[in-house]
Amino acid sequence: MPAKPRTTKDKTPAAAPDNRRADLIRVAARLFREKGFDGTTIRDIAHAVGMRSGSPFYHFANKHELLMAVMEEGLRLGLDRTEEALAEAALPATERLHRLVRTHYGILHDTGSDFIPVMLYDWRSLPSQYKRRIIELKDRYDAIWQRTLDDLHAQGLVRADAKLARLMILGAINFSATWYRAKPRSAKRVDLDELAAQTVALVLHPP
Amino acid sequence: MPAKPRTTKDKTPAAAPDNRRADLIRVAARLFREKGFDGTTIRDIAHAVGMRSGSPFYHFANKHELLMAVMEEGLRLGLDRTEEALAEAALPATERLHRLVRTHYGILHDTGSDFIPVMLYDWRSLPSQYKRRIIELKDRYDAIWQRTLDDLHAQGLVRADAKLARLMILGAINFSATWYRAKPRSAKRVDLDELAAQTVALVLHPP
DNA sequence: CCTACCGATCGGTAGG
DNA sequence: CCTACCGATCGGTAGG
Repeated sequence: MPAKPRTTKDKTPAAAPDNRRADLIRVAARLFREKGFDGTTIRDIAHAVGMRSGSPFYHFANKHELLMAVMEEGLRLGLDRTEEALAEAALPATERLHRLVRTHYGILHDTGSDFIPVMLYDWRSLPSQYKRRIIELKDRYDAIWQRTLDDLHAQGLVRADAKLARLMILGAINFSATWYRAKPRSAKRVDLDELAAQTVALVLHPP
Repeated sequence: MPAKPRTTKDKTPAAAPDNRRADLIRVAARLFREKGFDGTTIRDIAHAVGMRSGSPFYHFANKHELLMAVMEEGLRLGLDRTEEALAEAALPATERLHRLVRTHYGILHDTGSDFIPVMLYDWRSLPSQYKRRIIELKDRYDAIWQRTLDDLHAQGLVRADAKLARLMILGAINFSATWYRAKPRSAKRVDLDELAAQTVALVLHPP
């Protein structure tokens, strides 16, 4: 059993002493998102953080555990952001929906936020024994959304069945991972605020 | 250069003489959908149609061309079905939307309709030189949808920007590939007609 | 379309 | 965390 990792080859001068594991997760997320789980080799990931090919296995038992760590990180961060967005007491349901939608777009498209797109794209690659842990977190996320959609449906502001509405709205947002590019190439690209407003406008039926 | 394929090992007694290529495309679509492009080997596909491992390369230059053929088949079939669904003259825009939505659900979930889900899941795996041909077909499909959404937006029946509405509605439907199961496990599962009605209800704003 | 095979890649490991 | 390496897999090909 080797000693705790210690390296002098840190990329950033002020790097924390023991965040190599976090580095691997972050870089793996980026590469998995770009090239897919199967299209990314452990060598790619290792070299991207300045390690040799075998070294990631000091931090993760195998490639699939690294994939799980990426998804878990994404859901934990997403839950934190979402809970914070709704922390204010007594928000009307319409405002809660708007914040949920806006936060979710951020989770997909903010810089460095590659974890959830990996979950969406490479869910199939996660062995079922690892899926349970992720599903547990995902259920908590869905439950937050469901509460708001139940309220909106009860008020007649969302017409579809509340559960299907949740799946469809999240689907509409998630699909933006396939077409939305944050880097504005053409001048008149919509930003995430605008995208969130448009999404809410699409599904909300004013009384 | 070998002669045209001829086999006596056809699975179905009345099999047409020269549809081995079509068999490969159909079986590849199913396997790609289940296990992903990278997760499926040429050997898997070959054996599933009763060939040996090297034989698919008699029909396709490489694995990526088989992937492209799957996507192309999906778009051609989808375009046919969609054009037929809208063939009736002078349908109101709301009815056209309903038919577009219902048809798209069928394209994703009907038995044997695995081509478009492969395109959605494994788009990343298609080399860019092959993407052009597929994008051309996809643009035609999108254009059909866009016409209807432009009309609905002009009539005030769809609130969001018409182009974003198209992306979001197709996203909502496409995402069902990740959660909808046609085989009813619990008794009260919604069918595709119900799903289409709910989708229309979510996004359409009656005047 | 089959047989026989190659060459490269890749996840993972032993031992330090 | 590195060095050195293994074993299996897999896309693809030659030749018939």
